[in-house]
Amino acid sequence: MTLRLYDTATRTEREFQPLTPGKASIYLCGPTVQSAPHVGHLRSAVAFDVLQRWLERSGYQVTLVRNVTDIDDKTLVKAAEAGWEWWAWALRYEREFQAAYAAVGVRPPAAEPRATGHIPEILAMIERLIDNGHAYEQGGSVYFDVRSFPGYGSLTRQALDDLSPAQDSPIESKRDVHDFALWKATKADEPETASWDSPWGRGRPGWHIECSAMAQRYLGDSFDIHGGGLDLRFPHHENEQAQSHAAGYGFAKLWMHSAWVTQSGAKMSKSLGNGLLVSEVLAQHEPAALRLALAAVHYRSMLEYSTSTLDEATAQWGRFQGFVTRASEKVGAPSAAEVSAAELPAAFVEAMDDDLGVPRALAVIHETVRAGNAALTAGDDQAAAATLLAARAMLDVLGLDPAAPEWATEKAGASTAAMAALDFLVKADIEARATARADKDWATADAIRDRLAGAGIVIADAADGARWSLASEA
RNA sequence: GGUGGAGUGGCCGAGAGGCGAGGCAGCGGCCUGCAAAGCCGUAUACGUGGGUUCGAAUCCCAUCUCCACCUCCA
Repeated sequence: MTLRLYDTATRTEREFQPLTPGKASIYLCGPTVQSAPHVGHLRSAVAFDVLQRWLERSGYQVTLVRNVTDIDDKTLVKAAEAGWEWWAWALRYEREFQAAYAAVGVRPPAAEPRATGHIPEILAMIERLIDNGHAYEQGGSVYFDVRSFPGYGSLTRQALDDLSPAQDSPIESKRDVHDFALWKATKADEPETASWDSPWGRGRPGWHIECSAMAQRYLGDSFDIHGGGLDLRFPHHENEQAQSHAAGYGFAKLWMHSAWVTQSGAKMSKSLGNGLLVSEVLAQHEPAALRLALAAVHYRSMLEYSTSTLDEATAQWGRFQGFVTRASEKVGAPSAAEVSAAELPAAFVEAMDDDLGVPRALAVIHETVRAGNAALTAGDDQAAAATLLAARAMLDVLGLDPAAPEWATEKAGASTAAMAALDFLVKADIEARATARADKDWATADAIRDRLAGAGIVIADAADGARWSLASEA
């Protein structure tokens, strides 16, 4: 069985056949860094992080490029309102996005190009489009001529005459209302730093051209997969494709779009202002639980986010963590190399190969964990070791191996030294309680447990002695 | 108006013609001094109305409701 992915362009599942055997090139539309990241942004990032991990696990060498749109109308407006330089404003949020991605275990891309860092490439592509007869200059701005390109609308099956007019620039200056800006002439009220020299005078790039130019620069004329949120399909991706095709490039072979996060059925969105900020969520929940919640629903399905979403994910995460911890203590922890080399259960592979069927893959993990717990109870160390290895290998594909370094030290951000000191103190209480229990002095034993619980320390008795842990929730 | 998507048990969510994914919550049990964790068991589920079929949540027709894109949006 080989990997099949749903291609938005053809609306079919297609077998993944890379342009270069053994390699996979992916361009992912990253954030417009004009405000703080919300949960929805992370969903897209996690979905494509899982794609990358699965491709790598399947033997591909993956090059993933995720851009940063660091200049656009809103960035300029918001920065001006706040009295900031637009470039400082953009960088501030770029850092927030990076921190948010890292917090939920999204690995950094191979390249993270900024629009403003690729003005030469953008100008070159615009000139190429003008030379090809697919773009024209008008008053210092350059527009893409949609009527000149028969393939326009093919990605999203739009007929030009049925569309509402594009409104990214004054209609009267364009040949067709659907023409969109490749280059925007600078305006009087815009800062000098927000414009660059061009053959058509000072100006700045339009929204769509940066992706075409940067994809071409880093991934070449053609690449395997272009990804992004579902809402980017039109006009952004349609326009990107039109530009690149009109410029004579093969561009993306396959399009993948992740669905959004909804609340009470409605889309979470920057403009609606109903976005749950990542910073707010992570103040109350473990990052791994957030990642699990975001990954648990198939990437093309809406993810209904409610107050119980993170509670459920936390419970599941606790289950995974608990099993890995107990099993590792009993039979020893496999090395990272062993985990990444371990054979994956066939049902898991089948699910992942079927357009990244994470929900079904998670079901396999749960079944494995249940079998592992049963093996631990039965004292079957061999079975416990096998299930531990399989569970960690599968969780690793999802970026959720509890023993992986990114999740290891997250407990309340405590340092190893502080944890060791705490362990020393708690052990004394555990010993006192063990003595009380041996004397059947339940009142004293319970008092000790209650006192620790009040400090957020959970005691769990087991046949071979009590163990303690911090309560996972704030 | 154009394009696309969705309605599954208390909740979240897979599946896509025939053995009721999985999780969370609940209930019963085992274990435990009590708990926690774990394990076992536990559900007249597939928007509505027709139809096709030996058999439909899955196919066809009709219908209702919701959502999204066509402005910025992951």
